[in-house]
This record gives sequence, structure tokens and C-alpha cells, in this order.
Amino acid sequence: MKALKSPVTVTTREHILRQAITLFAASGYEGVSMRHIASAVGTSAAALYHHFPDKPTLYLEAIRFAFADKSATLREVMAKETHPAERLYDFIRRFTQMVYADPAFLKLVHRELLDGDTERMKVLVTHVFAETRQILKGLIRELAPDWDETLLMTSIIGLVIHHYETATLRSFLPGSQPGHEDPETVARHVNRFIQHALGIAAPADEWPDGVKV
Amino acid sequence: MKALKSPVTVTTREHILRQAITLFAASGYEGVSMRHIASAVGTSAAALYHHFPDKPTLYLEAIRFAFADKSATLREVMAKETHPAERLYDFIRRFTQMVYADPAFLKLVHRELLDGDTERMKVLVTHVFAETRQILKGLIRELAPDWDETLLMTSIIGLVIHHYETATLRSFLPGSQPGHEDPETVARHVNRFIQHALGIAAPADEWPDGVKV
DNA sequence: GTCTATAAGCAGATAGAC
DNA sequence: GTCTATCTGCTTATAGAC
Repeated sequence: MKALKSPVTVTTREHILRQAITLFAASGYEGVSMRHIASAVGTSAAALYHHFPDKPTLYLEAIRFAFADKSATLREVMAKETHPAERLYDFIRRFTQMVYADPAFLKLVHRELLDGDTERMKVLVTHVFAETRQILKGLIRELAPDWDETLLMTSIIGLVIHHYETATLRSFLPGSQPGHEDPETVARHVNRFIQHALGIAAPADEWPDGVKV
Repeated sequence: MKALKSPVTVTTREHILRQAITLFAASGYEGVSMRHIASAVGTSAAALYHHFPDKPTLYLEAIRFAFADKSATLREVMAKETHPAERLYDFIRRFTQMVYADPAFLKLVHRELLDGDTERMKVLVTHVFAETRQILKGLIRELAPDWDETLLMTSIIGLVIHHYETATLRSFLPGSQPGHEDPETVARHVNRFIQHALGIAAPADEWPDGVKV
């Protein structure tokens, strides 16, 4: 068993990682220098090298930290014994909320999808995608056995994510409203879309008159 | 009216832009130096400054070039007078094919969604999103008047795109098959998904037995 | 229109004082 | 554990020859 590090050490390290996450999410690996991170932390670049051997390692630790426990809230979905369709809606809502509440997380995921090498892809799979897709797979098997699992999982995840990866862009497009970013609105829309697609609910009738989702 | 540049000049300029597009798509703006581009073109970095005043301008010209005429094939969809549901499928197929056939294009779009400033976002809107969404909007108005236009457009685009932004990642996931990247397979899957969601076709029956999409 | 040479600055990373 | 100072190499961009 490893000896615990002193509380002060852990805090400094975490402080660095949190600042690094924000900066890397905003500007990418190449767009952030050790000096930038040091400046955000309030220390010198040389001091960072006391905590991390080099920049690639600092980045790897940062995404590990940013991706840690991201499936936790989704895991709770499976603890309930409600109807599968209800659990799927629960999944959609929690997933949408997660993506909405942590824009840095979504940005880092997309940067990894663009730039990740084999090792970093494995971090992404292990910490983020593996359990998320496992949970979703369970729901799909119950609700839509006649669909291709992989294609359907990818579609459902993309259906949610795309609303937030284009959030900045849509402010430049006509017809955009602030409500289109609201996680509850997006979740209801996506849920209606999926339920009708999979033939779970009959079209219309679930939402009050005049509310388009 | 401007005088036409000599053919040789145009070719050199285009040659630079094409190499720049490939490199920027692969490694991002910060990840590519003028020397990298010069090396790919087979010239010196200094020579690039004869064709473009600075790196930001070269990048801007590169994405303008990469995004030029991207809606052309989608425009043809509206020329036909077939049933709207058939035109929507036509749209999905063309769009899927476009995203599949030009991975550099999709990567550049995603890099702009992450890093684009106001000016670059406007390039993205003008060259790529404006007409694509205009075409899609026309189809949606006919087929699904009771849905929120903006939410539904975003969902449909995301439904296609996400299959290809995760293409590299999925090779690290269980259950992935080469067929899941095939544009015809993805288009059929997405089309089935959308048609059922919008209540256009009755579930099942369109595809041969045993083929899951 | 492309070259070599060079300027000025920032990058990652290290040495050694405290 | 953090500092200042520094090394080396790469960055954008320019000057001027050909």
C-alpha cells in the first residue's frame, strides 16, 4: 500500500490540473504553454516540472482528471427498476445535463477525438465511453432489439452532443433562441425523437399544446 | 473587373492551399508551422510570404478554399420534384457521402467549432452551414411542421456527423465493424431513424430480413 | 517568385540557489 | 517546493540577393 501524500501536495497538484484543464479545453494542447499554465496557477513554469516530468504527462494527467468519474451519474440510471423507456429518458436527461454543465469536458473530448494518439484514445475510452456505452447498450437491448446496437448507440450520443458542440456557432445562425441550449428542452426534444424512432411511444400527445421540441 | 492572374500563379497558390488544408486538418492551426507547409509544398517558408501576408490569412484562405461549394451536391436535392420523404433520404445520403468522402473537411469544421473566432465562425456559416440548413429547413417544413425547426435540424445533422467524428475512436471500442463507417449503411440507418421519428414511414418492412440498421 | 540569412521572441526543459 | 537564470531549438516574419 502506498503512503498517502501530504494534503498540501495533493492540493497544489490538483490546482495545477484544474487550471490546465480549463486552458487546454479552451486553446488545445499546442495552444497552451507551460508558462500560461504557471501564470494561471500563480507560479513559475519551472515549478510545474517539480509536479510533472514534462508537458505531455501533465496533459495526460489533466484529461485523466477531467474525465474521472464522468459516468457516475449515468450509472445511477441502471439502479432503478422503472420501465426501460423511462430509464432511457433518465439517461438522456442526465447525459444532456452533464454535457451542458461542463463545457470544458465536452471540448476536451472533441479535442481528443481530433488529436488523440493511441494512448490518449484509450484514456477516453476507459474513462468516458466504455461505461456510458455499456449502460446505453443495456437499455437498447431491451427497447430496440431489432436495431444495430453500435449504430444506434452512436446515433443517440451524437443526437445529444451535437446540440452543444454547435452552441457557439448557432448564435451566428438565424432562428436560434437561448432556449435551444437549455438542457431540459434539448433532453425532451431528443427523447421525443428517440422514442418515436424506436416506436416506444405514439407520436404527439406527450407535450402541452404549442410547445415544440 | 479584376485582371485574371496568370495560370501559373493560381496553381502555385492552390498548391499551397491544398497542402495547408491537409496539414491544418490533421494538426490544427497551432500544430502546423509555416515551415511544415513549405516543406509539404516543396519550397521555403519565406516563399509562402510572397503568396500570403501572414499565417492567419493563409489559414483563413485555406478554410475558405476547403469550404467552398460544399453545399453544391445538397442543392441538387431541391431541384427534384419527388416526394419530400424521398428528398430527405436523398439529402441524408448525399450529406453522409460528403462527410465520409472528405475527412479533412469534417476535421476542419470541428476545429473551427472549437477554435473559431467571430470572423472564422462567419466563414463556417456562410460557406457550409447557411445553405445546408436552408435546404434541410425546407424539407422539415413539409415533413415535420409540428417539430421545432432549429432543434430538429441540429439533431439531424448531428445524427450523421457523429458517426464520423468518432470513427477513429470506435476502433478502440468493442463491437465495432468496418461496415459501420460505410456511408450507405450509415445513411440507411440514419434515414430509418429519422423517418420513424417523424412518423413518415411505418416501422420495419423497408429493409431485407436480417439486415440491422 | 524563390532563395539564404537573419532578426526577435517564445517554446520546453534544466541547473542550482534558497 | 519554488525561485531566477539560462540553454537550445523552433516560431513568425523580414531583408535583400538573384
